[in-house]
Amino acid sequence: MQRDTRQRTAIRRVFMSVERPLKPDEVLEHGQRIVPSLGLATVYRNVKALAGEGWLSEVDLPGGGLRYELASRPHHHHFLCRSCDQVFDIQRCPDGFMELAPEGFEIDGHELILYGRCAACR
Amino acid sequence: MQRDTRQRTAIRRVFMSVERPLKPDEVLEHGQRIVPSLGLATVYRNVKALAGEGWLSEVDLPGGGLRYELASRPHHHHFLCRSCDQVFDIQRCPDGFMELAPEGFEIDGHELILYGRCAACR
DNA sequence: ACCGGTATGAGAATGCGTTATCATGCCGGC
DNA sequence: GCCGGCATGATAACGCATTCTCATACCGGT
Repeated sequence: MQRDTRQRTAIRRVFMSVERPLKPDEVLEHGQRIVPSLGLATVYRNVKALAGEGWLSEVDLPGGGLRYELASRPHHHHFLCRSCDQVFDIQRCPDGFMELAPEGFEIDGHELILYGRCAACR
Repeated sequence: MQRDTRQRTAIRRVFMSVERPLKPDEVLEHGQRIVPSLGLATVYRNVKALAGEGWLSEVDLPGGGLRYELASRPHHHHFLCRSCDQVFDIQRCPDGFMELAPEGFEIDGHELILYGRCAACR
């Protein structure tokens, strides 16, 4: 069964305070401000467990490496800053993707990624 | 200077005959039907060179690993089959992405990926 | 507060895509 | 057809993200 450790609590707190998808090393960095001894293996273990129980969802974007975000967020897409490699949320979603599929293809999901430079990097 | 080897010619032929982005191992597989002795290192070298001289363009999609396609193709997007992991082109592109960006963000590109099952896998 | 057992953390180990090595092959100018 | 030199190919090596190992820490039921 799941224990309520300082580390797991810290990791949850990180995701609740940061409103964008995070890579494990970003989670580590933020989490160590709460629990300095936090280790990378623990981040991987908990992030995976939290995703397994549906509290986090995986975000798979170009560039390699899964990111994670709160599963409770409504449907949205992402902006990837080419400069700092951070990902930000985009609220609106231009719908109507189903009609774009080639003949005979079955669509069950979509991902829209905008590239550029975030406000801080400009 | 670039030499015109059987291998390089075969790799070019592969991309001209297949109308979708290919990963290096897919290029190898198709290329070996033309030049059986073709090696993976040669595929990597040539694909990288062809991209460098603008003949191929890199396609970076979720799931890791760069794919390559003819650079001459007009603007389009991609469909990723969850079953066979192959990528197919989508011709139409619903425009108007610029307005989706958060305040102060600068957009210089976008990628739209549809997920599902291709006609062959259904 | 005690204790059994799960979670943690540091580093080793793994997996996978990509690149480097280097002896050999073959392109292409002569 | 000859030869110099770049390209090739089999394999080792690499980089990186992720997972494993195992001694230790600490959660939580008692």
